[in-house]
Amino acid sequence: MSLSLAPPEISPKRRAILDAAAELFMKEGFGPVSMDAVARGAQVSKATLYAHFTGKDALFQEIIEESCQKMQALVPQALANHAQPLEAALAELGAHWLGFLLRPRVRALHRVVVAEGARVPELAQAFYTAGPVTLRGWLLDWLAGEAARGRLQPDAPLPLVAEQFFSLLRGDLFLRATLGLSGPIGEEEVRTLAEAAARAIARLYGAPPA
Amino acid sequence: MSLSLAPPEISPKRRAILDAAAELFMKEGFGPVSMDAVARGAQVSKATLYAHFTGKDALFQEIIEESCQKMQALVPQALANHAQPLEAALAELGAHWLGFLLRPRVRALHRVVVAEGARVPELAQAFYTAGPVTLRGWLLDWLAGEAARGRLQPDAPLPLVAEQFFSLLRGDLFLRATLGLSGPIGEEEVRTLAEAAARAIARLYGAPPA
DNA sequence: GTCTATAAATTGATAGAC
DNA sequence: GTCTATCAATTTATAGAC
Repeated sequence: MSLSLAPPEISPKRRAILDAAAELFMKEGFGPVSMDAVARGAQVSKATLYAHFTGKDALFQEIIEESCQKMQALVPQALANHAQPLEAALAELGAHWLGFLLRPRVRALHRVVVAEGARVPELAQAFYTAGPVTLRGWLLDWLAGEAARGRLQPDAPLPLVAEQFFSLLRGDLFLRATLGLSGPIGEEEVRTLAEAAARAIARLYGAPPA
Repeated sequence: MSLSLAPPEISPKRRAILDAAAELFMKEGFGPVSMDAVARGAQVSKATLYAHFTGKDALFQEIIEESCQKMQALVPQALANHAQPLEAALAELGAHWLGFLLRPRVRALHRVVVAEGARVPELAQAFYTAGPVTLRGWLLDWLAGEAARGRLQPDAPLPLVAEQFFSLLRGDLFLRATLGLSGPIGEEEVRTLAEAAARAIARLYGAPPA
């Protein structure tokens, strides 16, 4: 009697289809990928493909939803290090999250959702909720804790502070990465950007040094 | 003997094709648009279409490049209002630019470039140069003027200041709009966001009130 | 350059046997 | 569920006449 949250009983063929399709969609986008290619990649016949999914759209939607779930699971929730000063803690947290956001897989997911979001709005909504909304929620909780502890004395609403931190964190690098213009991203580049964002937030809203 | 910079002598049919294709690509993305649909929209035969463009990709590329040029022309360069205090000037400038960035056409252009950028890198590069790089360059010049005038005393490199202002300006709204999740965007929403960004930059790097 | 008509390939999707 | 074989529609692209 397992209470496991892992999705139970998923057929191997279905799993192979989902994996192969995910790889193709992330790599080439939605349009250029044919059902033939998916079947070939999953080493499955097209009939089997259509036995599991009603069509290309349904397959795509399940891929995105599954990826969103994985995305949420990938970001460790508990990163609060209250031993550090506010700025250092923000910088560490920010570097970790930014590093995640810049992963090629996450950028690829973002790209295909942006591309097909206009056609399938509920898909864009699912991505936005699983991604930015969730992250901002966690940050908001953490900031509220810092404020309660007196290390943050914002004269602006906490949601605005959280949004500004994320905006600063993304910076220009996020834009470039989404466009596919950034090569491999160095860890120090990420850390530098996160530190700049943390410094700005700390100076804007941090408690004055006693 | 005109020295006009306007592109000279473009055939009416070619113009019609470019306009019809631009509208279709912005509305539906690259993949779903067929050459048949373009020909129909431009009220031109497919043979004519292929007489002007070697294929769908070439047509698309010319559309994007032309749109990038229009984009640059659309943003007035001279907005510097030195009569206002730094924060007010930044807010006004920011509201104007953000309003431009959030235009449905500009978001649509961004979307298709993101979608096809991985397939055609020079396209993403052209967009990035015509858009973010150009805007940041203008802001940098303006900030340098403010610094020379003593109204800005940044303890960070000016390029970082410019990047942070743009990041704050985009905020979450830009992300939502790119995903197609924002409905019609109110002018006051834009102004509020721009004011918050301007306030942050002014407090971080502005000269202390004498 | 421009058209009508069509070629040639690929697509998403299914029928029927096992 | 799974396969082989195939359909019907659509796609990009071109021949040939004007």
